[in-house]
Amino acid sequence: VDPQLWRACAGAAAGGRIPVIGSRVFYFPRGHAEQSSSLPDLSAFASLRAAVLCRVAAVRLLANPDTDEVCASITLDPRLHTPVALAPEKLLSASFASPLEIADGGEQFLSFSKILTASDANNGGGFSVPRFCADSIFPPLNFDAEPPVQIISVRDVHGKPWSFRHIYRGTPRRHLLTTGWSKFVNSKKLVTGDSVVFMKNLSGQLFVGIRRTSRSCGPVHYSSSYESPSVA
Amino acid sequence: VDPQLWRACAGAAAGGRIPVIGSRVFYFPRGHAEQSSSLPDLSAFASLRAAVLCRVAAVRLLANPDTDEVCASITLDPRLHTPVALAPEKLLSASFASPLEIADGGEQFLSFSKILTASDANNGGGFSVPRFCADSIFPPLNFDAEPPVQIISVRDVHGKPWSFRHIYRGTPRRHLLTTGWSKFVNSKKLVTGDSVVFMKNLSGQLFVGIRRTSRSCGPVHYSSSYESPSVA
DNA sequence: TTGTCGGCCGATCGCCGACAA
DNA sequence: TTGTCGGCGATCGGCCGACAA
Repeated sequence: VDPQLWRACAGAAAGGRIPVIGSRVFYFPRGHAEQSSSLPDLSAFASLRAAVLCRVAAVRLLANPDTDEVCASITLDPRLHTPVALAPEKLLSASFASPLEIADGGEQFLSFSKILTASDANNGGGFSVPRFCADSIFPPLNFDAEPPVQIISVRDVHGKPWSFRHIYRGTPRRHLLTTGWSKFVNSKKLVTGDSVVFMKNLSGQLFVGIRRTSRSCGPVHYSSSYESPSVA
Repeated sequence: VDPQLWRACAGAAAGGRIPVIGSRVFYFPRGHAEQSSSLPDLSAFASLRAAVLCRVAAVRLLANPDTDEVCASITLDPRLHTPVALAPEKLLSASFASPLEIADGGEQFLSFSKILTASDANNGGGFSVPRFCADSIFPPLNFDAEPPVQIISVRDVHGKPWSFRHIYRGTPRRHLLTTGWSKFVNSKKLVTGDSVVFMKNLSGQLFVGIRRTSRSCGPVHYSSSYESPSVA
């Protein structure tokens, strides 16, 4: 995934930071077990200390293909004083949920995020593009045309392309995304209160990311008994 | 999940059988590692034999809430000669994909499965009910009415209720499921070639299950690089 | 007996300017 | 500047019998 888009989705303003490879961090087995929904069986490691000083061996930025939820896989090596050669069976792997921020050099880029209003998320409508976003992120419209309109091509965190019809119309005039927008909303299952992030890199390529409101997006659970019957 | 419906979904005619609790089976660590997509790290168990004789400690029938894929979680205890008290950290857990068949006593029930035709899976239409299914599984219609029609209530493997309009019409007459059917097809993401299973237990309660064609339904994968861009 | 098709009708989608906050 | 609304036209979903395999 694109690191910049990943950061924009994770929330650039958030306090947490992704550790740099080679840095030293503490791993808390008990905390990991408590947060993990697929309860790792740590009983065999009962002798473990509460905190284990580890070296960050690898960092992978990931995105869930269904929910676009971003997370980071951070591989920890508990053998602080050994050389760099890593034996996989000695590594512990942990996943942390967003928001987190990657600490890399970072090329310059522009991003703009907006919390979806009812009209934005509503199936009947398009997306009201705030003036700043249209002016600074999207390619300029030809205002000689009537109405000014263009097709915007973007890619999401998986590299999947999306296209939106960007039009400047109405009285008073305003920027709107129409054709293609509802398909995006439905596909991503966006609701009022979720955020959408538009990004432009130095090459002018456009990207789109999403950030969801608190809805849980945990791993798949298997049902072993009858569950709350919702009427079909 | 209902054991009978689970069996019907897994394929009652398949050769495999779910072992009974207490029976003894061989566990093949290498085969497990090969089939598992989330590669278990067995390097710490390098000293294990190729096959380990185990006692079946527990069997759980499960169904994926997203895909309705059925599988069985079989807990194995490698300590054949110890008493029944089980220490969790000594157990190995394995999942097997369908088709499998549960070997329980089994109350009598009737089931009927049909491979979906293009017309069945097509959004535009309903479901052509084969004569045998309508006669032997569904409640009898009132053939004095014109047309004979009723609402069928069923539950899926999760216990979730669905309802279908069952009508006997057309020239020549045939049984069809109309209202409610396409919602079921879309929700379950059924396609031509998938199978649907209708079941009736002795109480007359109806159940519905599905069995998918070869499409992979493995666990969720996280994308770490740009993937095949399909046009939005 | 049942799979597919075209017809047809109603519901929904989605684009629009009008307003007002 | 931008969120929401009512309008409306086009598209699609979905029920139907006809027909043939």
